[in-house]
Amino acid sequence: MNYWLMKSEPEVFSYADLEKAPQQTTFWDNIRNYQARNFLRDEIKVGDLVFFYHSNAQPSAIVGIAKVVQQASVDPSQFDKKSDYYDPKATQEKPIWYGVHIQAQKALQRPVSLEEIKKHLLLKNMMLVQRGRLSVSPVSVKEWETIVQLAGRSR
DNA sequence: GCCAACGTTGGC
DNA sequence: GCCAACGTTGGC
Repeated sequence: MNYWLMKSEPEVFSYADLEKAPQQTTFWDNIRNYQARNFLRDEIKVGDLVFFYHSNAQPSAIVGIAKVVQQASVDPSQFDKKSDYYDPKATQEKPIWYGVHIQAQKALQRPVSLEEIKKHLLLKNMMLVQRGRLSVSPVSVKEWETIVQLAGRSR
């Protein structure tokens, strides 16, 4: 079982939106970055846990926990000429882009902000910080536990 | 295969 | 809204 962090702009799709979705589940799609795609397609398994991170937010922060409930499937928006995420290089025989299904588990007792993560000795080397623009990144066990503990404490 | 130009992400 | 960082594209 592995831990991950996934980013979403709350204006587009927030953790609250995930909680309100049918079965509290959504297809995590429209990822168009090869490194993120490789994680989604090859490494993320059912049962893995995910920090749900709000980017472009005030403040940007980890706000909740989700669980992977179905592993990689082909992202249909790559074939849809009307979609913003249409990719002319993708074919039904050779799809390029994938997504996974995630289900809301619980909101953190309080958000853990990027600012706090950058300041924390055990968190400042997170891939989230090092590779700022990657929308899916792995989280170590230590990082996971540290963030869960932080969220359980008032600051 | 190099690398300049261009596009996107996302913090601020 | 700006712009730095960095991934992608395409000419050569």
